[in-house]
Amino acid sequence: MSTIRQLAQSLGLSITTVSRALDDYTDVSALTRARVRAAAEASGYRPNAAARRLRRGQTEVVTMVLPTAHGQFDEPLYIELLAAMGPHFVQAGYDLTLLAAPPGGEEIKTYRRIVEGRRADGIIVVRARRDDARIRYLLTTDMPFVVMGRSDVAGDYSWLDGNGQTAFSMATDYLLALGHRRIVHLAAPSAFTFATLRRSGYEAAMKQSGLQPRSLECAAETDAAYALALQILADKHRPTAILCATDRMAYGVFKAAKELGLSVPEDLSVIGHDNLQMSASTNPALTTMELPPADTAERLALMLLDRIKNPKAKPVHAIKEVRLIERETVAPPNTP
Amino acid sequence: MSTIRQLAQSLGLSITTVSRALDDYTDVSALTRARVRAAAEASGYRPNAAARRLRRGQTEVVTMVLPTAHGQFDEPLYIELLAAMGPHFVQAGYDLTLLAAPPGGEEIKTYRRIVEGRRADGIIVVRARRDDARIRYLLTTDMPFVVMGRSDVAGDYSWLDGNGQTAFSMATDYLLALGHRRIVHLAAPSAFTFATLRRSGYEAAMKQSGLQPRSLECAAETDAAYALALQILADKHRPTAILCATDRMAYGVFKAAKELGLSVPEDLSVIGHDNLQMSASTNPALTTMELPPADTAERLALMLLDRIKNPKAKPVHAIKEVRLIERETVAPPNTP
DNA sequence: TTGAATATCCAAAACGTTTTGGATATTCTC
DNA sequence: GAGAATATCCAAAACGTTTTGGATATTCAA
Repeated sequence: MSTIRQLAQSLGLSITTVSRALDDYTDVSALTRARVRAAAEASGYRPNAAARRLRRGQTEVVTMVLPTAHGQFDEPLYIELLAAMGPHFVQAGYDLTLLAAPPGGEEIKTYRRIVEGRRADGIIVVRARRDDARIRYLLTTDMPFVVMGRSDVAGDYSWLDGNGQTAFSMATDYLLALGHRRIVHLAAPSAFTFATLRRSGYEAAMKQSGLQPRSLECAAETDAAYALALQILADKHRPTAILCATDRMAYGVFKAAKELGLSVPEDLSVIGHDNLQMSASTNPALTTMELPPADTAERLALMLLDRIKNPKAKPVHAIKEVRLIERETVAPPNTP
Repeated sequence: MSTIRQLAQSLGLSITTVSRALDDYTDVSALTRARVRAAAEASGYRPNAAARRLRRGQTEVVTMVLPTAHGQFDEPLYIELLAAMGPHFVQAGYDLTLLAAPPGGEEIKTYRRIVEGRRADGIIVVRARRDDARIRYLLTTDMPFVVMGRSDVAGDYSWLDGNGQTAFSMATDYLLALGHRRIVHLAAPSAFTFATLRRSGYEAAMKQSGLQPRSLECAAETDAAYALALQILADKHRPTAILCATDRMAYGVFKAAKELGLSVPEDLSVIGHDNLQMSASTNPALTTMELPPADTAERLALMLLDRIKNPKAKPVHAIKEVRLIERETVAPPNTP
């Protein structure tokens, strides 16, 4: 509980000088700077964050808010992203904080709280929707933000996204080249932009080869995919390959296949997307796609830092290529 | 960008009255209270967080700091805990923020930053070590905190832990009852309290049955466990069951078994601990143990909130029983 | 009708910084 | 040696709240 006033008093200096010494102004002699530094270190002085924020008008905090469903963060992907971004922000002197959005449609309230209460200098919006209320709201404010993923919301803001469309085209081509014909796409809800893009990539590739695409939409989580896959795979005309919009959906397909006595990849090829940490350790190891995470995180962090520093600068958009990670869940089809 | 001053001016009231109206003092008439409320709502006014914190001397923030190794949070377990605690804190008016500790031994600096800069009202310490520098440090401050797990550090502080000792005794007995004799325990580094407790539970049960315990220590992560399991399982006298200190270690054992052509559970039984979300979807689904998460999170959140409100109250300690989740990775031994 | 109780409001202080706008002493330039 | 430049310091204002300690008007009790 030491304040700058006490520190100044103990040194026989004014608080102005102490403050400036600590902040490397040229204004204070090398000698006193050293004295101040030493005393601050010794007494464990650190500026009160609230006071500094109030005076400076900035919080040194950036926030990412994650939707929690049934008490869990349902997107490990974004947790991994968060962790990867962390170091870039601490290096720039920012705390990266994560906020759990209360369940229900209350998400926007959390955003208001941050913006109106000036609780952060910048926000990372994840899991963009085609019509995204959060983006619409943020555009009406002066809060800097970047979004991971694309949205149909009009207006100029910075975003970064993977090229899901060509990624899913290529993944489809990959399966086609192995001889698959009955390829089903398990799509995520079309409210999410990424879902639409991935789906259209798949469908374009199918049509290109003169095949009828078959996209089935379900919630982007393991259980929903499991239930749906159970139905699809029970059919005698079941697909020989399932292209899943996300890894978590692929896990559900695994479970369904196993329950029906089908083995992967002999009876069924599976491809996911995200390359969650877990996907390397599933049995069999999941063939999937990913945005190189280290690079993505750095890019996103830098984009936000730039928005904060130069709010007037033109927002930037980036589309990164997705890479295919070949593991063990793809093989040529068994039945001709 | 609306301040209380502007709001007061637009209403022809003093800022005192506006502040008190918003805070439900009996001091202000029902009529003006309503007027103030309406105007605040309409203009989107919300108290500036920094100013409020400065004046009130509290931050309305609680923090959990997670170690990041190679840009990832290496403990999904604590992420799940965090998510489960979230709602309890928002309900009490607190932001729950997560801080990534910079890699290296700099963890303690992150704690100093929080404490000395008054960046939080309370801290959740996870992954307790037997000799835990963070706990030792926090005890020298007046920062309220609770720890998840136990520590040998002397002093009185609140903690909550699972009963790892009896849990691992029981798991061992379970394997013994099925006929297993060559049971190996993959222990986490003994610097962690939980590792020691689980190990001693296992060893006690083995000795009780007149068997020689065999505990092998390795890093509590998939890759390390994989490498170690590869060695153990290559032996002709390989174990028929491996009891892992954590689920993530169990995943490594899966991988090693698969690589050696051993099938689980026919050739090898595996048990983990933590019941990570993923463990329900592995193939085969992992038999594991868990602390009921919803209950644990609530308990921990309440413990911290209580420390914050009544710093003078006596700290509390809780040991919760662990429950075994039987899934598909345990069977009687194949070789007699 | 008067003094006390109550209801309703407000001015000013305080929280701990950072920054503005000098003040003073020292050194330099000629 | 005088004026200008430079080096070093500081008092006071400001950031936007909440809270303290009244002030004023109204109602109540007798």
